[in-house]
Amino acid sequence: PPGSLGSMGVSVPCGTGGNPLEWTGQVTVRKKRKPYSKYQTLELEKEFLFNAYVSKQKRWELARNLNLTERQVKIWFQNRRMKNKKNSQRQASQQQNNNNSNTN
Amino acid sequence: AVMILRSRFLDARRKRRNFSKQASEILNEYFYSHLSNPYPSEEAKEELARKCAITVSQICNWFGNKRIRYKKNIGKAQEEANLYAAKKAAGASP
DNA sequence: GCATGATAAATGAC
DNA sequence: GTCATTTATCATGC
Repeated sequence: PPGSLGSMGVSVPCGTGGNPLEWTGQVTVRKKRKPYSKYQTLELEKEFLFNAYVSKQKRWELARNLNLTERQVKIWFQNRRMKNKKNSQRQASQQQNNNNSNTN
Repeated sequence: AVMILRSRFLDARRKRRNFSKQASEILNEYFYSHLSNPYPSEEAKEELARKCAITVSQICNWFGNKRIRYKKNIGKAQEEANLYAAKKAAGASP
């Protein structure tokens, strides 16, 4: 499903103007971050191995079995894909460094 | 047999190193000289990363941590802000 | 013992 | 959907 990705460009949330220290103001009331249990993370990781994109049906099942909301499951997969991408880029950079140091 | 105890290896938190004194100096100078909008552009991030000899991701981590921790210390001592403000003034008007 | 860098949930822009 | 963030938490340095 991730096929179409043209020129990216995402701006920051709350790009306020030049007012001094306006960025320090709280934008919204946000839910406190709550780390998931070992079991919850493990089950999510197992499903992520099969497919990085979870269907609505599977998302509903995971939410029910892990006592999470569907929104939490959705966001977990989004963050997990970003983590995957970041790790891939890190490995690619390291590979590049190895090649350069060998040829030089 | 998944994520086989990632708490042992493959976690950069395990091998965290403090940045060099020069890098911290560069980052703090930028932060306090852009205090009204401490959100460096992608280009600025890459230049900072080059000058500090660290990755762009580490630049993002540093500014993220710096912003939230600065916000939490507003109203408290915050002598670090005065330090870099004075340094900036000294360089601007000789 | 906190300071600090990196990661894990959660939000918002687009 | 991606992705730059905010925030709490983690793991380490000293």
